[in-house]
Amino acid sequence: MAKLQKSIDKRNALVKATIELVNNNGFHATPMSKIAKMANVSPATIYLYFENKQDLVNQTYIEVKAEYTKYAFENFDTTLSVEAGFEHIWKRIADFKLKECENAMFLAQCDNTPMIDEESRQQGIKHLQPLLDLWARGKKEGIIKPLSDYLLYAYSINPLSFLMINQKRGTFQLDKTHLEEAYQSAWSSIKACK
Amino acid sequence: MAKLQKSIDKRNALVKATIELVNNNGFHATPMSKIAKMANVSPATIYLYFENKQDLVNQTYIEVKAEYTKYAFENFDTTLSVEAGFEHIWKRIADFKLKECENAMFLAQCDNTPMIDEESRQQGIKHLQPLLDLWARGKKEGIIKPLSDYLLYAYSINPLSFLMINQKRGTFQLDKTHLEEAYQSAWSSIKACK
DNA sequence: AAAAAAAGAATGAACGTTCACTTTTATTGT
DNA sequence: ACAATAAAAGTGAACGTTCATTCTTTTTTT
Repeated sequence: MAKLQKSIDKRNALVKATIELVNNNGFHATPMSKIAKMANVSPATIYLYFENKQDLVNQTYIEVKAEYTKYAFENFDTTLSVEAGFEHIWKRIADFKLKECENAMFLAQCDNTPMIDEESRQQGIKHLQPLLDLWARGKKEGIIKPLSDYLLYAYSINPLSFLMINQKRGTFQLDKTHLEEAYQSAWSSIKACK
Repeated sequence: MAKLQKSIDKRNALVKATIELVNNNGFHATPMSKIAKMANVSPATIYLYFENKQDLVNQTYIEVKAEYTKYAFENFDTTLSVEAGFEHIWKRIADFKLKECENAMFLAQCDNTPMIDEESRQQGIKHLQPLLDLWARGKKEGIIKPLSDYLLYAYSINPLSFLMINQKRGTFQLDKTHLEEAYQSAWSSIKACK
């Protein structure tokens, strides 16, 4: 029997509150007291689950990133063609960013600031391997431009973050049509020219 | 004669210190005292130039953004073809992000977090008009995909931010070759297909 | 000499964290 | 089965620190 006495619910509530508050106010403007209040918990209780504030956001980051990549690669079939495989992953990622908007926003903020320890950031990248493998195959088959993975990511995946941020700000509405257009742009930018 | 007694040098030093410290530690971890120290100024002096900390970063953001767009559109010739005009602007922007790395990093951080007042953010966007005009012309001529400006920006300009951040982190080296490749990807993603 | 600019020390508020204590849950002895 | 007891989880108030900002004094400029 698992010796997990501390309520997983409380932990989850703390992580959830952290995401929401950091999204809306940024790390520097979300005091532990507010996180505790939103999670219906005493400030002191946070320290039963996390070492300190930094540890709280680090762990939150790693967890959300894991969810993200798990979602991205679910049902991914390595026997698919490179193009079909990429479309599948891309659309899963887009899906995640739309459905789990709060989580995705949190990741975007973490990835663009010195909020997170470098170590935790490294940890978060690890699970992206299936996509890198697909790209390697695509390059070998001459279907994908022979670019560094950073370039491929910058042009095919990362733009979604920009769109999502503007979606959240209300300056842009990412509907079905836009999504298909975005996918076409993403694919255009990385597919090899004939 | 201008009634500008307060030293412009001090103000500049404060802005510069703000950029450097916020880049390396984030807004929440850069106290006014450190900004003052780096600018060789008393903490109290900051308040002769800026209302408060928020005003300091807001003004810094607006100034840097203005520099950025000024640089981007310098020598821009509206009689150029859409493709040539876009290449010119794109390369000026890339140039800025490489040469004025600190400034560009600061903008990226501001644009991806709730660090800056919404009002100041709006202020910053205003000067991007020449690029939007060029795109409008490109769409009319059938040279550029008929996408929303947000999509065009997401796929052609914004990827540079991602690359720059990774450059700063040391995980990626953006040299001459990469730059040309990046430009090709940018153009591929927004040019209309024949 | 007056006024502006700058400095450093001072202040009060806010924050992360800890402490002393209570409540809840699990274990033991009968 | 059930008190009695021990251990774990949880709490609210308090602590020490840090920070943004202001106050008082000194320096510089006109």
